Amino acid sequence: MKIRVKGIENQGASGKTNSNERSMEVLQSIVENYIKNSEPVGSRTLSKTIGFKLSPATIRNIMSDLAESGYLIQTHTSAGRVPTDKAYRFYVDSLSKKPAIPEQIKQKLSPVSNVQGTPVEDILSKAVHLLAELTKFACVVSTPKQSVSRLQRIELIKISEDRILVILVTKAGVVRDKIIFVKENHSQEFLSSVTSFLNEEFKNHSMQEIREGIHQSIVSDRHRYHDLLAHAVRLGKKAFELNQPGEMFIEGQMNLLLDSHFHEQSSVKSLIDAFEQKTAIMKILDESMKNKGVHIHIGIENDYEHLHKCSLITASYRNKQNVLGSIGVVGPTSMDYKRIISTVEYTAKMLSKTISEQSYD
Amino acid sequence: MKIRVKGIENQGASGKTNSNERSMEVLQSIVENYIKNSEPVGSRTLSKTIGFKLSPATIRNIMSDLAESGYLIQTHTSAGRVPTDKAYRFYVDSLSKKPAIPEQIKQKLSPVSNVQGTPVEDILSKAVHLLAELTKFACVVSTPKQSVSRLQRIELIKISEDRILVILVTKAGVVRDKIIFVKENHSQEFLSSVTSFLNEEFKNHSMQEIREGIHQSIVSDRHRYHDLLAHAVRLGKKAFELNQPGEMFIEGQMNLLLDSHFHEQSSVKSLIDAFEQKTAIMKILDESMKNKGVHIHIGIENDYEHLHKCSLITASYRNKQNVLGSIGVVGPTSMDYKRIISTVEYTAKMLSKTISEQSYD
DNA sequence: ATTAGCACTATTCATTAATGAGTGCTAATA
DNA sequence: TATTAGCACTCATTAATGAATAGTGCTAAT
Repeated sequence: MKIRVKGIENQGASGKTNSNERSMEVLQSIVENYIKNSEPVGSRTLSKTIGFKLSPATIRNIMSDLAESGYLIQTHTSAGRVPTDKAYRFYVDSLSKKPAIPEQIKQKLSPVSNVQGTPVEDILSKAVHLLAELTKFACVVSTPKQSVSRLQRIELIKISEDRILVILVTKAGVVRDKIIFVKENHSQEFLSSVTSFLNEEFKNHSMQEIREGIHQSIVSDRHRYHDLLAHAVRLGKKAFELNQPGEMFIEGQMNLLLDSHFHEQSSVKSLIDAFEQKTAIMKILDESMKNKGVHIHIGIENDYEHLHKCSLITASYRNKQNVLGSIGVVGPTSMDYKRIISTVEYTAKMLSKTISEQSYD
Repeated sequence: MKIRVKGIENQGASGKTNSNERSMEVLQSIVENYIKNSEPVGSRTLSKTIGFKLSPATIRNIMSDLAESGYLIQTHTSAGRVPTDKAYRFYVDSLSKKPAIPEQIKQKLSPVSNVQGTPVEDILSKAVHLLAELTKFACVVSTPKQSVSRLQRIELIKISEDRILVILVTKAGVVRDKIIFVKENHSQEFLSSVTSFLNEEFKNHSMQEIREGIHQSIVSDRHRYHDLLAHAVRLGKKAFELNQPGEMFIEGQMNLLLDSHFHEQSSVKSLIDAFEQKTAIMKILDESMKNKGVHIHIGIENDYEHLHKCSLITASYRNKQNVLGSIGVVGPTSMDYKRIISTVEYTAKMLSKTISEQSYD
């Protein structure tokens, strides 16, 4: 039995970095070919499209090795080879960092919004819509996490005997409202004093901090004997208890249907489930907020089983102060990573810019 | 050439109402059969499933007549017959009005929301989600039309030097916010007076009325020389100028894919377009608000071409005072009308009930 | 007016055979 | 020793064929 250099994996082990490099280039070619044509790629076709001169036979040998190392699979004996998720991962990792953004995309994205005072929700919805249009896949965006967003202003408005409307405006320009029910029939004057107190005390603090702060206030003696403050703190606690689970806008789900890769019944059903219980995708978006740059989740890498046949490309968006949320694309593992990655990156950038301009600091 | 009684269409012309009635029953049977099995129905099969005794041959004659009158078509010579939109229209119109709501559906819908203070948007979103789950089709709901909704309270909050946050609370419990930009740096006290003025003047009036009222105020002399009021009116005009185009929640688009009728590529593409530019569906929902009860739009009856292969079943929802919006189902023309109609009707009813309970009057 | 009978038509399904893209192995070659 | 040409083999795809099937329309009998 012959022993062949395995390329890629055992770099240096054999010292034949030349052959190794070639394997890598072949793999890249295969991936690109498959992304482009969505069809198993064979040795003959590849020997034509590949940059340097190699006979089909040689390529067959290389492909055989790559298959053994888990980068390629065959759907059946006499078919060409298809990249595995491992191959996509390799491909993505070896991508030269910055492909230029096509001018056409730049133009489309430039006016995410130039109207002053556009609600953040509208900006997000517009951005995710544009992204779906550009990528032709399903796109998602998470609304700003309210725990990190900092308070610009709070307002308490008496609506009826037992209902108070709480308005929270964050620095990012997000307005949240909530109606709370109270037993006491507070006067509007009283509510105004409470409002002033809460604004003075908590402006510029993050919701997280505020919630902790209020908790401490309740515990501490400082306010215990001051009636107004005691009330204020108690009302404030209720007001800041906005436990919204974090929303998400989805756009272009239907695009996935047109994609040849999802025409097989089975994976469509999976996707429906995935979008039905949004939690999995939401989790990935949240995760994406923790680090800078574009995040890439390829097929099997996703924790959630229904997403095993998808790749997600996400990037966070922010205002001047904080990371607010993230935006991303859900598509087949064989998506055109180069294009999608740069599009997502650029969209996130423009989104950040637009939101920053509308923020209060 | 024989001349046969055409049934249905030329009632009385031949005096043979007996044969006519039978034609109708046959047509009903065909429609029901097709709805159930999604397959062209032939004379033999029908003669078995039909209530009374008729030979296949007789049925063939009747079917032939029905086909000639445009109620049935054949996909090819030796195939059974398929109902046309005209047949569905006939079927729907002749439906006995009230099929009982299955207990199971009642149970699922009973808790659209029983939490006090749930935002209207959440209630709508929950309702449309439930409807999609029950019908297994795509469902839509329009948010309350703000022109007809009446003011519960308006609030102006100074956010920064040149920005004022406007909060509108309607009787239906909908909270709308908007940031307006102003040249003058108004003090918060000033804004408070304006707020009081606007609330006193306009509480309980519909947005429509308010906009007209404000317009008149500006024209009239009454306020011209009173500085505060002049300002108030001008600010109010801006504040009430919320020209939101009316939103719409969509749920369960993906359900349509699982439906056998939409598996033919062509109609899927149409639907994608239909949901992409929501205007057509929105228009139908708006239309549906004008009259009571369930509205049914079958296939070709829809103005919008992309909806020619769909039927829409819609019903309006309301609070105690006003019709607010409508909710509906988008599905194939061969949907189970009996079931869907009653489900939509019941959902709209429960939605109305829930929203009424949360309204301010 | 209804029905049985029959000729006719078109789809669907399974079988078969031809085609072709692709592989793996071996031996020749640079 | 790495590369390549050549060849046997595999398996999916395609087209062609024919039988089975579900249906119709017409005519004649009831």
